[in-house]
Amino acid sequence: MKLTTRGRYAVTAMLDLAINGGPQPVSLADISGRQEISLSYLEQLFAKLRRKQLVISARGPGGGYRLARSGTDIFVAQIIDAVDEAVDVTNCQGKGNCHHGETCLTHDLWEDLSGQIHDFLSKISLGDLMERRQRERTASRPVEGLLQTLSLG
Amino acid sequence: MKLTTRGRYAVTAMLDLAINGGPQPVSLADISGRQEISLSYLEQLFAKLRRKQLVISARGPGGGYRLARSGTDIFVAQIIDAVDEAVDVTNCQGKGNCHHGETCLTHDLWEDLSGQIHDFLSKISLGDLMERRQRERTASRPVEGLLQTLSLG
DNA sequence: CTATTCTTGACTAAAATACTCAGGAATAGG
DNA sequence: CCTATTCCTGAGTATTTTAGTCAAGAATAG
Repeated sequence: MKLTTRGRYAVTAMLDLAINGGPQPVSLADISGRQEISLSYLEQLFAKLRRKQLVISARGPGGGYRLARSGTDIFVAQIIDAVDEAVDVTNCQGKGNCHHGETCLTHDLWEDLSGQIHDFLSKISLGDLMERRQRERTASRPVEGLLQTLSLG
Repeated sequence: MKLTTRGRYAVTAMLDLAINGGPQPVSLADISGRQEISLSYLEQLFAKLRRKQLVISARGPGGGYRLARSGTDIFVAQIIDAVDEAVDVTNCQGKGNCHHGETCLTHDLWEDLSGQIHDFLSKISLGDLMERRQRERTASRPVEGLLQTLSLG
């Protein structure tokens, strides 16, 4: 699991889709305008999101993309995984032929660590993010107690 | 909070220091040999770790680095923060002058998200990692139930 | 005094990122 | 059928980041 700006772009675009889309598709041009992400870059991201079955495309006028399923069933980790292909975290490709043994250990360690982060992000859905946004808007308290309902327990 | 290979290098090196060091310092050359990280790259990383008061240096023969405090008081998040300076996650530098309002919202969102990850990594110390490693060794069960004592609750 | 080790800064090669460009395919609406 | 719209694909590119080199210097143990 990597955590880069590309993943942020993808989550942002997907959230835009969840908010501004419904049964009818949203064009990438619209998302590009609202979120200020270049159209061509979005095209690349959505090609990956489509291959991973997170969105469904519709060509032609009035076409665009819509979520492949309910926002409550699409999780942040899935989005990031779709656009940021996993890093190979081991030097020895799991063959265990590291020089001193010590090396492989730290690799395992890091793998576990990023696994934990992955689990964490696997629990946050687009639906959660929308819900939170809604609460924030109605309460109009910008930065307070955010994501509290998402905290682990 | 970013999650890159550089952070992994730093955590690995610090764990090596925690394991192989004690009162007496460990030279970067030693760490370089064990962990197969280039000496010059380690020098760059440790310059940052030292500035952030995570390690203490000693020059001259027999010199090297040692942890600035107990491993139970040094947390993974601190190490990563030290070497991976934070990304500026907002386009508008918090001025709130984004075009449509929507934009800033997703930025806040991402900030919160990475904040949650940060909190998570703030709970894992070098001591925890060493302890886990110890358990793993004595039990000699490579990949099972790792980090369970570190899981959130 | 000397070998060792940290310390610093400038530099560089390679990779990843963010983005552009050009063309093509599907399709809704006329 | 025609056309504008939109997805779709692949190739290419500028910028940034990463990982690493190189060289000179400062401190210090023995």
